[in-house]
Amino acid sequence: MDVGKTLEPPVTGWQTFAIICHMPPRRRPRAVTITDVAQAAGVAPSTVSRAVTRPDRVNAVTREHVLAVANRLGYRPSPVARALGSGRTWTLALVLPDITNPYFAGVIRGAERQAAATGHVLVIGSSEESGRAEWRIVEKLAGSVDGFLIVSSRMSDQRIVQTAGLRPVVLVNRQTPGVTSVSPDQASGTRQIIEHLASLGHREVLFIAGPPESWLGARRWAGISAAAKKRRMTARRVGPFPPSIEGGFVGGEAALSDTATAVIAHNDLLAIGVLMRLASRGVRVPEDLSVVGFDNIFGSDWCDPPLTTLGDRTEQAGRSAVDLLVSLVEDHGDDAEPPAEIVAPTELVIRRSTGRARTGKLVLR
Amino acid sequence: MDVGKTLEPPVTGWQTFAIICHMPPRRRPRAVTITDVAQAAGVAPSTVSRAVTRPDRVNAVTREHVLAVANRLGYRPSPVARALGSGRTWTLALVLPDITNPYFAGVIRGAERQAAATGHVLVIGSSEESGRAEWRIVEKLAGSVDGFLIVSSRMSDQRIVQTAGLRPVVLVNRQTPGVTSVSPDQASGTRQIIEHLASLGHREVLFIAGPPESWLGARRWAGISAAAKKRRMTARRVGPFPPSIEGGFVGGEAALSDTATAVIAHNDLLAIGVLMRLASRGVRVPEDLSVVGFDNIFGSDWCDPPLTTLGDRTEQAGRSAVDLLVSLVEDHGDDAEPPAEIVAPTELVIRRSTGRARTGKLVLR
DNA sequence: TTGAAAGCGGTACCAA
DNA sequence: TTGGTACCGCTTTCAA
Repeated sequence: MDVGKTLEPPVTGWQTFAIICHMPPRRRPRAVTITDVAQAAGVAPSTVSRAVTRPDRVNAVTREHVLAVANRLGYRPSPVARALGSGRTWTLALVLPDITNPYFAGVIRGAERQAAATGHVLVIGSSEESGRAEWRIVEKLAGSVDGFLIVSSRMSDQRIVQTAGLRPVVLVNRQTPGVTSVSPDQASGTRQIIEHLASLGHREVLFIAGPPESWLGARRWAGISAAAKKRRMTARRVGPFPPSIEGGFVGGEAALSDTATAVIAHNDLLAIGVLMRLASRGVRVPEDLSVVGFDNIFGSDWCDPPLTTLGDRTEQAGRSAVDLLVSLVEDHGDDAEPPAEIVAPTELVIRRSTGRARTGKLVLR
Repeated sequence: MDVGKTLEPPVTGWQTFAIICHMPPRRRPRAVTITDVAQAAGVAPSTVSRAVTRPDRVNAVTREHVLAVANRLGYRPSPVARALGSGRTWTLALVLPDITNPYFAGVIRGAERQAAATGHVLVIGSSEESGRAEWRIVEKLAGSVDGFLIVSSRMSDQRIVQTAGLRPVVLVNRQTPGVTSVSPDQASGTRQIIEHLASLGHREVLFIAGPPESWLGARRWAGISAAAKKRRMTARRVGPFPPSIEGGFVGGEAALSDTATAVIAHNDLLAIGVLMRLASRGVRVPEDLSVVGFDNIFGSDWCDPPLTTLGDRTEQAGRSAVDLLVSLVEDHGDDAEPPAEIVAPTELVIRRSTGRARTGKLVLR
């Protein structure tokens, strides 16, 4: 859809001429540098540098003067040159599997805000659910950021450790030995889910699994089967399915051919897909089948019916992760202390997709 | 994180001693530079540089040799140094009002992909719906990016022009004289909406307005009132409301006290909020009131009822915008040709939130 | 407190 | 095709 093309004038003799004459590629007008300011203010460049970055290490009057001149000239420090000199880019990378997945919106916002608050800029890389792509992003960005925030990583522990060798890393929704992390408490969360279902008379649940690379997914299934066992309930698993609405269509089909009275989906996207498929098959939720999701995403409160789901504080997680990362970055030197592994609270949000277990078999209408 | 660390022996008396002696703050282990490679390969640094960035301008055998050595030493070019020397950062900034608004997910994904495809990295800045914050982001990023992609800008035309003076700019969902842009065809879109409603017998519509700073919002209202006039329908406007679900709660209330048989909300978020409020007030959609949104966001197909909405190709827009921006960046020099102003097609997605106009008055149950 | 100058890691021009 | 080298704009010793 290059509109430009259609608007472009045909190549004229003049243009051609200019090209032949190798018109000097008039670049961006040279920016005002520290040297210009120094000259205009009658001081050394280093003084200007100090006046700008360490105001306290400069005489008050010279500082005011220099700053005034800098201002008058419209001086703006070059982040690039600064980074080259100091080794700090003031940029943090946020890497995640899918930027369009609404679950990540909270993490992104939290991270963005905290990054801004600490004077950093956030770069976002979306790996499209692929571990290789994730590593490629890491390699590409390593040279231009101060650290990595890796959310729901699809990479192997080994790659993660390798990444941590390149730059400071904080993991979100994932734990890897030796690496700082923030992850939601899935043990407690899955227990809450099972308790809730048990209290509604369910004895048999079906877990609709997400991507096998998902560390969180593994924790979820582990938690569910453990909690179910303790409650003497049966828990089965089907999948894996892509963690998307479409994945839920297929997962919903699987649920129909199972005897479970409740399904727990790997995340809300899947759960909503299940909901849609069930609706189209005439299965009533929760009368015929209860559905539970994870994440409490945007929209899980206005789907039909609103979804019972396990929420965590994503925005908070993003914020904390940035804080941890910044302190790691600042820390370059001795880190005698072992890396933090923060476990964040989760909370079951009960809405209308769960109800009393049906008594008979599932009848398709 | 200095990888060295984990491999390092525990702190011994020696280390302590060293620390007391003001051990130079052992920074990140110095990276392998072009000079190291040059030395090891027995060539000049400039040759290494060429071998890496312009393989064709170097003798094949030297090239292979240099590259092999570089590889062996684990050389990775420093993007920062590169940027300082060349003036190209290979980074593009995407600035938008609210990163958590699902509407932008498509634009972001499209832009991200195309940026990656053209070898660029994308930096995202969220302005929280504030024009001042937007400008702050621009100022902050100007020095470290090659260009700006500004989506649904809340800034004044003047600020936008000012931004364009700093760096190449492509606008999305906004037009400003002299600046390249990509925006959805609201004239045709609003006509489609009005035609659709007219065909269902509606004679009176209510527009629930979004932020007054929204250029698109202004176009929408202009289009609606023009199209309505042509059809001899009445169109009223209420608002402004924040373009969010919560805004829709309030907007829904406003709709209840109006005689219109159809409401058109500034965007889907607002529309869904309206839907929720109407449901809680016992108003049936579309039997009592029809509701139309804009954007066809993720979730507009599974809300209750699924929303009739005007969609545009956001992912496509993001991609094209990046293409335009890259060509602007590449272009630095003669810009004789006027900036492109792309108008992208829109399409009405008809779902279940619109139906025949009710005949009597609106009765609250 | 200030100035001088050596980097930071490449790029790019010019000469060989 | 290669080497030498002057930058790019700022940070950071080290002296004064």
